[in-house]
Formats: sequence, structure tokens, C-alpha cells
Amino acid sequence: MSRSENGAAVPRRAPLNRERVLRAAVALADDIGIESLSMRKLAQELGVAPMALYKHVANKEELLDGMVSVIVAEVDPPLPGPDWKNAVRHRILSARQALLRHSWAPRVIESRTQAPPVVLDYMNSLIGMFLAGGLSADLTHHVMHALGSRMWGFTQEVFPTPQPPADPGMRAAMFRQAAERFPHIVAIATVGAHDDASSVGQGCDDQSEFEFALDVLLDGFERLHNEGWRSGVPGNRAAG
Amino acid sequence: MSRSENGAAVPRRAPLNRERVLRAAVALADDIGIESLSMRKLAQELGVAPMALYKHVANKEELLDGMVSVIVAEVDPPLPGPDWKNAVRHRILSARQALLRHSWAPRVIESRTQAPPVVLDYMNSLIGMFLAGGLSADLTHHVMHALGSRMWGFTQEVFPTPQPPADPGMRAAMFRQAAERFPHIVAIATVGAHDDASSVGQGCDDQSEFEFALDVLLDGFERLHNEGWRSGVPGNRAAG
DNA sequence: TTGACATGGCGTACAGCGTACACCTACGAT
DNA sequence: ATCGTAGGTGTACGCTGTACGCCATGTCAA
Repeated sequence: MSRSENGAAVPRRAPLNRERVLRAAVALADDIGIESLSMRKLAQELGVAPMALYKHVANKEELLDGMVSVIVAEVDPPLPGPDWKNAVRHRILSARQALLRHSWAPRVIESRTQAPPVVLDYMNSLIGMFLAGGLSADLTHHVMHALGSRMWGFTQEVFPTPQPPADPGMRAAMFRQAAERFPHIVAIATVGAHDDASSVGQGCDDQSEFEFALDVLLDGFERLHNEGWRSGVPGNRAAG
Repeated sequence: MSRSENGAAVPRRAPLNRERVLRAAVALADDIGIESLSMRKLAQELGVAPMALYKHVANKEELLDGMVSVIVAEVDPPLPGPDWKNAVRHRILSARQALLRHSWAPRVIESRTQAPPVVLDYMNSLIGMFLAGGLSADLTHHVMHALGSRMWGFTQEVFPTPQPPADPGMRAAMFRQAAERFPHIVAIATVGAHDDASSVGQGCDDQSEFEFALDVLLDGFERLHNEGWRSGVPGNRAAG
């Protein structure tokens, strides 16, 4: 259909379609950040009048829905095999990789009020992995809630660690002040660090933090499953 | 300072201050929703011109920071006592109560780019509870990451369950369609429900889902602590 | 008493946003 | 030859956050 250059000079560009709009939106958000993404800028990027976009998406919310779908579609299908725990683990880490390519994605995902179908497909498939592993529907229900956003491969790092000022004197002063008011934060932030003042929050590997938490959860789920957990049974709370 | 009515009729209202601005903003957000909260509406609510607000907050972001501070200040101080797990549990559930009074709070908290000091106070104090319980700084570091937004008493329910249409015929049709495309979702959503089609997502108690996940995590932390977990030690992953 | 100054509120104005609406143009089917 | 439709355009509206300059008032020094 679209030979990129036909014999004559090409006065009309190929017509837009929904897919091209969505992909351009993803690329533009990668470039300029999701908070700067506007219908006008996206239109400009596509060489088109702003209102032209509305022939392909109903409004900006639907555009964002579509962007989420594009990304979620990149997540790998589940590994086959009997080990549900490892299969789930790998799938979630694969979802994480997809999201890491688009740092704005978590915020957009969280802002959706209706899950796009592709998103439900993913959740449905993940649930299927637990059920295939033998977990009861009941336990799986709780498990999915417990995973929360972690099933997408991200946790909201509720407050990003502020980066210290460039000036060394100023930095030392702020460090001293912080150590006085927030001694415990400073204590755990500088674990294993050689240079206290400059490495606050540095020695922190997002990937291993994520895996640590994921494994605590998965191990907990497995334990409950093996112990024959049933809903409403008293004494479940203290699993030890 | 502000006798509420002085002798004469009061032609001038008491001057604004930062605190009154913040409290009015919280109340207004409770009323009309955070996405409808604008500087203009807030000013109107306070009987004042929009630009008057800027004498008390630098900009809207700082207003939102302040609103978060107001809420976090409501969280109960920690219970004393040697049982760190229960103390943490109760504190987090208390934070949850504070947030539940303001349903917009989680989204605002997550959107902050710099943590207000009150927020750091809370985190510092929570960390102190783990350290007082004997957990190493290293383990506590991971633990805080693993808690993520749950330390504030909320989990992002990434996609809210859509409510079914009112028309019963339509509802049945959508249910049949969903059961076909997303069988596993339907399976776990209808656990323990008597009327499948109408009760999807109904039999789901947010509070107990939250506690389930929190307990899986806390139990996991306790187990690692008792097993003498140390960072970087291979074999930690499979805690079983 | 007088002037200086700080505090707090006001009015205007601007750029940017999402998008409703009417219009036009080109193309495929009849 | 005509018509319907898909896709792109131009204009316009109401809303947003907020920069800037002005003005009224209260406090304090001289």
C-alpha cells in the first residue's frame, strides 16, 4: 500500500492511523516526558493539525490507554513448565523490562480508570499461572491483590531520594542537618558506603530491591499454599 | 490573637495564612476531587482573589506538598513495646486510616517529587522501629523498599474493577463475554459469590486484602531476620 | 506626627491546554 | 455523474497556572 516513494514526487503523506498515532505518542513521551506530552505537540510531531488526532482517538485519555496497550503488548508470554513460582517470577521481571524502557509508564498505568483489554489479558494470564500451579482461586485472589503494581514490574518509590547539591560545603552541611533530624534514614541509606556524605541513596540497586520484595512475596505465597491456606481460617495471620 | 468576633462589626475578614490555605485545600479536595481542585476554585472558596494564594504558597506544587503534610501529621505515633512486628503493623494501619479519610491522598503522595519534612519524619520513625527490633540496617533498608507505598497504608489498585452496566440483559451479555476472554479473572473474582453475574468484584474487602499482603511481608521480614539474613549471601532467594 | 517599609490582597494579562464545531477535500462505490 | 464517507483544517471557547504591577493597611523609626 505505501511504497515509500512512488515514481512521482509525493505531495500527500501517507494517512495517519491509530497505530501510528499511538507509537508516535510513546516515542514523544520518551523524548520530552509524559507531563509535557500534549495533543498539540503530538500533532506537530506528526506534521498534522491538532484536531486531526481526534479522528483516531476519542480524547487524550483514550490516547493514554492506547499508549499503555502498546507497551503491555511487549511483555513476553509465560514460560511453560510446572514451576509456577519461577514462571511468575520471570514473567514479572520481563514486564519490568518493558516498563523500564519507558520511565513514564508506571505513572500512566496508575492513572488509568479503565483497564484496556490487553491489560486484562495480561492479568488473566498471570492468574492462570497461579491456578495452574495448584493455588486455589481464593488464595490466588488475595495473591493478586498483594502483588498490586508489582505484577507490572514496578513499585512506586513513593519519594525519590533527593540528589545532594553540587557544592561540597553545602552538601556536607545538609548531610549533617539530615543526620541530626533523620538519623535512621541516614543510617540505612549509608549502609556499606565508604563515603557517607556523597553516597546517600547511591548504593541502592533498584533491580535487586525489586527482586528482594518480589521474592519475599512469592516465598510467602508458596508457604501459604503448601500449608493449605484457606480463607477465613483463624491463625493464618501469623504464618510462622 | 484572633478573637473570633471583636466588639464592632468585622468588615475585614481575618487575614489568610498558610495553614488556613492548606486546610481549605484539603477540605475542597475532599469535596470536589483532587483533579477539580484549581487555584481559582480554592481562592473562591476562601473568598479571595486567585493571586492572593501566592502570598502563602509558592505555586500549586507547594500547595500539594503542604496538603500531604497536613494529612501525614495526623498519623499516630508508634506504640511502645518490644514487639516490633505488631508495632509496625499497627502504625501502618493507622496511616491507612488517615489516608482513607482522603481518597485523593495516595495519588497526590505519589506525584510528589520532593518529600516534605513531615514525611521524612514518618519514614525515619518507621525505620527506627525496625532497628529497635534488632533488624540490621542492611535488612531494614531492603525492608523499607519492599514496603513501598504500603508503608503509607495504601497499595495502588492498579486498575479499579469496572462496575457493570445497570441493564441486566446487557450485564449478563458482558459477563458472558468476559468469562470467555478472561476466564481466570472471572474465576477468582467470583470466589465465594452466590450470584456470579452481579457480584464480580463485590466480595472483595479492601481492608483484609491490605492486611493479607502486609502480613505476608512482615512475616517474611521476621523470618529473614530470625534466620540471620545478610546481604549478598547466596541462597537467600529461596527462603523456604 | 511623619515617613518608610513590609505584608497581604487585587486586576490584568498571557501562554498553554483539551476539544466542540463547522468546513473542506479526495476517493470509492453506485 | 453523484453521493457518502474518511481524514485533515481553522477557528474559537473555556479553563488552567501564574508573572507583574499596583494599592491598602499596620508597624516601627525618626
